[in-house]
Amino acid sequence: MKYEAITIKDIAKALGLATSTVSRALKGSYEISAETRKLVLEYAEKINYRPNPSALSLKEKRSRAIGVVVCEIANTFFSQVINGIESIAYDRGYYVIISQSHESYGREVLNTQHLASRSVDGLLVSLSTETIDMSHFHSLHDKGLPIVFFDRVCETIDTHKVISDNFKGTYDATLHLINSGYKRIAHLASAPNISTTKERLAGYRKALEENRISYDESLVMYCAHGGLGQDEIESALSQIINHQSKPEAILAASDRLTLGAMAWLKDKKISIPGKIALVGFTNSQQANIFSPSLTSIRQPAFEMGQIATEKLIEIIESKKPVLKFETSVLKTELVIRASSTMIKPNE
Amino acid sequence: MKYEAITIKDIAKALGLATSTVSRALKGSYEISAETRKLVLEYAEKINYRPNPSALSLKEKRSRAIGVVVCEIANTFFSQVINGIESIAYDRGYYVIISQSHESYGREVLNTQHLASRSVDGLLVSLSTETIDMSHFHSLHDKGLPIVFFDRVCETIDTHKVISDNFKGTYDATLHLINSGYKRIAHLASAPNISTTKERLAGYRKALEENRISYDESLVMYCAHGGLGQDEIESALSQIINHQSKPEAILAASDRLTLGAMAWLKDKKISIPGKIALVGFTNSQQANIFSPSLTSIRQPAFEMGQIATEKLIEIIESKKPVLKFETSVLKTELVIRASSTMIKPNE
DNA sequence: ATGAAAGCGCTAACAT
DNA sequence: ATGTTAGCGCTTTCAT
Repeated sequence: MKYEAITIKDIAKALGLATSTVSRALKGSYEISAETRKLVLEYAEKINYRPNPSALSLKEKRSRAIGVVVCEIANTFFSQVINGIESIAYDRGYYVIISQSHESYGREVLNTQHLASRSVDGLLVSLSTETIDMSHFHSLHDKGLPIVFFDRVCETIDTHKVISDNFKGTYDATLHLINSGYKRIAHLASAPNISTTKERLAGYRKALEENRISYDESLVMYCAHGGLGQDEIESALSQIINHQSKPEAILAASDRLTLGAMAWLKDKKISIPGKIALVGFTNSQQANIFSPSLTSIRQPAFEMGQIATEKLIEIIESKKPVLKFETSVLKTELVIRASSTMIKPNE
Repeated sequence: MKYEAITIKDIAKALGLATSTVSRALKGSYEISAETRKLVLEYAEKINYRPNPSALSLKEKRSRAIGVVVCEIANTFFSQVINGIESIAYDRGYYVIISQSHESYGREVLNTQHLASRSVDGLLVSLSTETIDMSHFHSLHDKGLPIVFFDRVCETIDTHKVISDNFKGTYDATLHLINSGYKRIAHLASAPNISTTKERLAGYRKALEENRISYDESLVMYCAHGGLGQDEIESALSQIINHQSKPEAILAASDRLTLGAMAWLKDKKISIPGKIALVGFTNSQQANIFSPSLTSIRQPAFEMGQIATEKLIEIIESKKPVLKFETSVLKTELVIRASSTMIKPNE
């Protein structure tokens, strides 16, 4: 079934004009008489004419589309970022094409190639946990495709980046745990290679050391796929629970890890915070209806999406090559709830 | 900053061939000598040639892109549907362009027009709560643009549709409440005009009547925007709580309503199920870590996305006009947990 | 087996 | 003020 649409030619024929006249009238060119313009505009409106975006982007060498490369959208944090992206893109007249890597390097490369084959004016990227080789982004960036990284950023490409203050996020959370009386704190981390993991680990470590608690590497458990499979989280957690030093608290490094950890602990009937306290990154609006309510580190996800998109469009629409890039660091927020307080909550 | 890419012309020039020869070689045409083909293929691979999708879709009058129109992606149900859509689309070589209406009719119309201006081969749609006039879909459908509806479907357009067995979903849940000893059951419903609301209301009503509980219209509270704003949910809930008949249980009609209701009840310290029981639609994986764990009606969201996409591609790729359409009805699943059992759970 | 040329819808010189 | 033409990248007749 083919869907035939109205072209500028149809209007020209119907009105006895040249296509160029119609084109000019449609864009409100000065050199067109008021009556012709009115005629064209009204007729176009009447038959509901829409320009063909493929023809447009073929001609103008731009598509007014932005590609988004993320690991997953079924994740509170990322879906909020995407809402932020959309809000700006929409206002500026750009489409948003979302692709998910599902934490697979191969899929990320494929998606990126797909998007980059000129169907997209720029890319908004948060790396997959599997990604170590960044050459697919390097080559595109070198060719001049605008790219802005957010959240899990690529350290070796000089471009705009937007991240949370991951260091301060875990620093604050760890400090809070220490001040609440927890000394042996395990860290449930994502893949060791991604930027957020490193920054969050550093904040955790700093808070420990500042409080004369020695950093114990064996208390840091990595999830190579960011906990995409629950099995990864389970294995990390059971190691924490059975650790010789009997950890008193867990600091989880991402939305998925935090919720996964909570689910597993509940399932195993390990009381929180009675047996072990839990604090973690999450943007879930349900953190306060969990049992127990969950102490969480919130990221300004929506704002992150907005800023990243503004920066990207800035590069796309810049007449001259952009050479000065910056990394925006957004504040995280620690919301203290029952999962990290010594006193057993009343429900 | 402009991003210049490799074209078929570059290959032709480099190899001293005509563009048509290169084009044919690239598609593995029979009339091209094996050596020329090999030459072209290898060179294309070497310089990482990708065809320009705009040129392709201008020529072939198709874009290999599918548009998705939903109210929101930051919603477990819809993000799971989108994952299902993506999984099929990707395999079949289609892009997916997602647009969100945020429950606004105007935004839905705009998004639809945007997508439909031939940048898309077909549309996958779940209506916004505000949508009553469906003419934007009617006109596109009449012009031959393939559309498949899912979840919140348009009753007046004859095309493929994919829905959950909403009637049975609420019927089962209501029956469960009745069998658990709850008689006065309120219904927190979405906008009265959307298909799911009607089907879910009917299931609820049927279960009541079959058990000789008279249907009381004043126990049904509608949220005109599906609870997009928490205020809508709050006002509906406070009416339920203060209802003269003292309702014993609430049946919530969607993911957003269910989680919103739970959050509000917890906030107001209204004990669940002590003071009032709660059962609702949700695909949240956290339903069992809520306090109390939440009895929920789960929809096969991923599968819904898959089926809708298969059906859409079937229409898109069909040589002759598709005239026979069907509505796929998928089974829901009732997961009984603590929020609807008389016995107060032990945590 | 390969090349030349037309055309998809649109815009922008370049006429007139 | 309006028309004519070329060209964006690609496929596909129609020559050769």
